[in-house]
Amino acid sequence: MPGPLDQLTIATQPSPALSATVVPAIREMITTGLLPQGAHLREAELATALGMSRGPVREALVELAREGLVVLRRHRGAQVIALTTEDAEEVYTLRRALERLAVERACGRLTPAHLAELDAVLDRMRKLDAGYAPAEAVELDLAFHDVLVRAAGHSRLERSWLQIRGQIAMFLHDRHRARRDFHEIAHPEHRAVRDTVAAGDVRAATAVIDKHLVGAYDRLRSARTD
Amino acid sequence: MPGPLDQLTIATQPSPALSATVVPAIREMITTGLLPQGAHLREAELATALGMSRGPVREALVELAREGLVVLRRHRGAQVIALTTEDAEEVYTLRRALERLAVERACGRLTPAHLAELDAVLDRMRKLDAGYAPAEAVELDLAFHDVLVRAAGHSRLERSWLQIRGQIAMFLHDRHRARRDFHEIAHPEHRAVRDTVAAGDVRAATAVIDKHLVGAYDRLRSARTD
DNA sequence: TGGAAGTCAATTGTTGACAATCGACCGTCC
DNA sequence: GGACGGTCGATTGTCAACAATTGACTTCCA
Repeated sequence: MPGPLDQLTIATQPSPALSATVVPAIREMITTGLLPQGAHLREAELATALGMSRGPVREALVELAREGLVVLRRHRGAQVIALTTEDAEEVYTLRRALERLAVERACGRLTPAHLAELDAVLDRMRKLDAGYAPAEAVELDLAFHDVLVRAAGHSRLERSWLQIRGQIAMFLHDRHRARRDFHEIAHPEHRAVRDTVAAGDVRAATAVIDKHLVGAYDRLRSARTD
Repeated sequence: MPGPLDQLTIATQPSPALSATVVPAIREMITTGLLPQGAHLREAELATALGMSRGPVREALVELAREGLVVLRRHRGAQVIALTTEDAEEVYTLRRALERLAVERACGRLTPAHLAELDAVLDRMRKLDAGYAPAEAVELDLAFHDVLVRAAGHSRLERSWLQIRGQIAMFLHDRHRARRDFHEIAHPEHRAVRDTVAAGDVRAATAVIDKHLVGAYDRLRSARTD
């Protein structure tokens, strides 16, 4: 039975692990490009900067390595991954496989709450104009697909998604800096996905998400110079 | 240019991290059922048993949590995952998505060395009789699929595969203890996969792997009692 | 006797110090 | 002059002690 104390969930949520508070901070510095690709991350340096010991920092770096944002080499420390065109190919082929499964399952499980979330994101996409900030485009794009993955009700799928999500963010940031057409594409493309999933048509939905991701990969590739 | 010194790669491989040596040991104790599902793993206990401090043990537990073999709860430590029927559904739907991608790519990349590996495993499968040990069945089964994944030449796919591989091993162990028909099924089923992949027929290969995995999931479900 | 608050032991989270390893630099020898 | 070998500083890997949190037990009171 809901009561006024339900509002306290955040306050009562016990102090999260220190490493858990660090991961988002470093992650964003990497995905936004503030920490350039190939940059060397020294444990002691980060620890003093963040006001903690090396232990939690070390755990955070392991987590970021798991997400593919840094590479860890024994006795040589961590450095921000330098993404190549082959990496883009790997990430997007895996992404296609995962999101097809996500959409397939979401078709029968999409709740009104999920639909409302999708529509809220779509609404913000519709309002974008040519002067949009790259960071906002990345955020909206990923937020949409986050909902799809969550709606699939598949914890392992969600974890696999998180394992490439950060890398996708890096690619998208580069893409939006090089090519600014998201305000024209975002709304109609994602709207088509929303509609077919909401209609519960598995066959159509998987076809649409597939087409969307192939297109997204093509746009990403054409924006790359190497 | 290959020379005689190439044989020394193993010898020159520097001492691996302590946690890396611990992970396989605990992993096998879990997948074989030596450590029962739900068992509590205490860091200090493991550390003294393994003759090291809690640091590496802690890292090892994080890795095992990543593989889905233990669950980590803050201030409550690690315990061996208690797999449910819903978990089986999650693992096998994700597995299908991953292996379809693996086979799709393997079709155009299978080297003679990969083929030889597959045939070696198939040969051992053919020689199985009704008295096979469950552990051997699990090993052969996974070894076959390991080659497929490796042949895909996709490092991120490989990592995703390792993320569910241990859980698959747990399910298979249970299945082989409850139902012993692997010696009749293993060789023909996997042989069909090998042949279509070797032929390079993407469409046929994905269909065959799909059928194989659906069948494997059905057999696994029928062997479960809960 | 039942429920709630307080206490305590067990266990994990964090820290700072020490040991091991790596890559770069530098001098030497052929 | 180029390659080999040794030394050194910087950085990570490991350890043991300390702090914080949890869940169970005990105690208290209505």
